[in-house]
Amino acid sequence: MSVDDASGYAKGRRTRAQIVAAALDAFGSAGYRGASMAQIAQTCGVSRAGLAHHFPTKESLLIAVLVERDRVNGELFFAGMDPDGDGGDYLRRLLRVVEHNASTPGIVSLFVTLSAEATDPAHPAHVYFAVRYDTLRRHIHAALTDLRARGLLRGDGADAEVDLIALIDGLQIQWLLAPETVDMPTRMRRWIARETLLTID
Amino acid sequence: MSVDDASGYAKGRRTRAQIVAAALDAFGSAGYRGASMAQIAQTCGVSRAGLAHHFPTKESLLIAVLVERDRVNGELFFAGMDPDGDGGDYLRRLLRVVEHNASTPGIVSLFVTLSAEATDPAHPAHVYFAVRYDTLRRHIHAALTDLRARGLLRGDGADAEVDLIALIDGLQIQWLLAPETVDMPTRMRRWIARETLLTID
DNA sequence: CCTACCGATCGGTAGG
DNA sequence: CCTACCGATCGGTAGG
Repeated sequence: MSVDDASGYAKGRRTRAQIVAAALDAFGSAGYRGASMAQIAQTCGVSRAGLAHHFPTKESLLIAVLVERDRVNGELFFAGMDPDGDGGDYLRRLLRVVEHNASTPGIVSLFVTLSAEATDPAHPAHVYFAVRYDTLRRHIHAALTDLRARGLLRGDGADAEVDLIALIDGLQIQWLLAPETVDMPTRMRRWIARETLLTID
Repeated sequence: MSVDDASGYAKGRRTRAQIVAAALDAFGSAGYRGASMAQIAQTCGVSRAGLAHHFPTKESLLIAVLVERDRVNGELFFAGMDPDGDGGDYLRRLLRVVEHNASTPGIVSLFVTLSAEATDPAHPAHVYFAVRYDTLRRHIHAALTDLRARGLLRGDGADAEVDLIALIDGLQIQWLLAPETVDMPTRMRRWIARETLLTID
C-alpha cells in the first residue's frame, strides 16, 4: 500500500464529507422526509447519480449523518470517559455539549427535527433514537447515582435523568423559535443548581 | 332560516370533520411535509377533488387542524379562565392537559412533529408556533408571578416558565419513543413540587 | 461520476 | 345559483 492509494481516494473522501455536511444542513432545515436528494446533490456540485455512487439510498445518507455527528460529539466531549465514573464530571461535560449546541443551530435543528420524525415507528431512524435516548438515560442515571452516593444530590433525584433530557430537548425547540428569549446553558445550570450541590464553572 | 337549512349542510360539516380528523392522524405520524393530501382523502373516502372542495390547499388544512386542536383544548381545560388569575389553578389545569395528552399519542405526535418542523422559518406553521410558545410563556410567567406574590414559590423562579414548557415538550418525545419508561404527569408533578409549595391532587 | 430515463406520486385545478 | 363532489389531468419532482 503506497501513499498514492491514499491520495487516490482523497477526492472521494472529500466529496463524501461535503455530501454529509450538505445532508446535515438539508435534514436539519427540512427534516429527513422533507429534504430531497436532488437538492443535496446540487448543493455540493455533484449529480444525483454521483450522490448515489456514495450513498445508494436516502436512508444510508441519513445513517452516515447520524454516525458522523456522534463521532464528532464523542471526540469533543466524551473521549476516553467512563460513563460510570464521576457524576459531576459527566454533567459538566454534558453542559459543554449544550453550550456548544448554542453556537450550531443547524445541528440542533437536525436533532430536533429528526427525533420528532423518528417517534414514528416506521421512520428509518426510529431505532437509532430509541437506543440513543435509552443510553443517555442510563448514563445520566449513573451520574446522578454517583452524586447521591457522595451526598451531592438534593432530594432523592428519582428518575431525574428523564427530566434533564426533557429539559434539554424542550429548550432546543424554544431556542430555535426564539433564540434571543431562551438561554439554554443558563437553564441547564439552574437545573443542576436546584437538583445537586455541584459547583458549576 | 329553517331546520332544513341546517340538515342541508350537515353532510358537508360531517365530511369536513372527518377530513380534519384524518389530517390530524396523517400530520401526526408523517409530519406536515411527509403527509400527502391523496392519503388523507383516501382515509376518509373522498376524492382528492372532494378534499380540495373543503380545503383548497394543504396549508389551509393544516391551519384547520391546529385551530380545531386549540378549540378542543380550550374548551376542555381553559374555558372562561383568566390567565392572570390564580396561578395554582392555572398549573393544575395545565397538568390536566398533560394527563389528557398521555391518552392521546396521535395528538402528542402531531404537536411534537409539527413544532419541530415549524422551527424552520419557511414552514407554514412557523409563526403559529412562535406565537403559541410566546403566549404560553407569558401565561405561565403570570401564574408563577401570582404564586411568588402569595409566597408559594420556592427560590426566585426566574424564567422558570421556559423550563416547564421545555420539560413538557421534551417528555413528549421520550414518551412517544418509550411510553412504558416515561410517565409525563408524574414528572410534571415533581417539577411543581420542587418549584412551588402547591398541593397537587 | 455522466446522460438518460423508469413508475409513482406530489399539490393544485380544469369543466361539468 | 347553491352545495358537494366527480374523473381527468396539469406541470414538476420524488428516489432509484
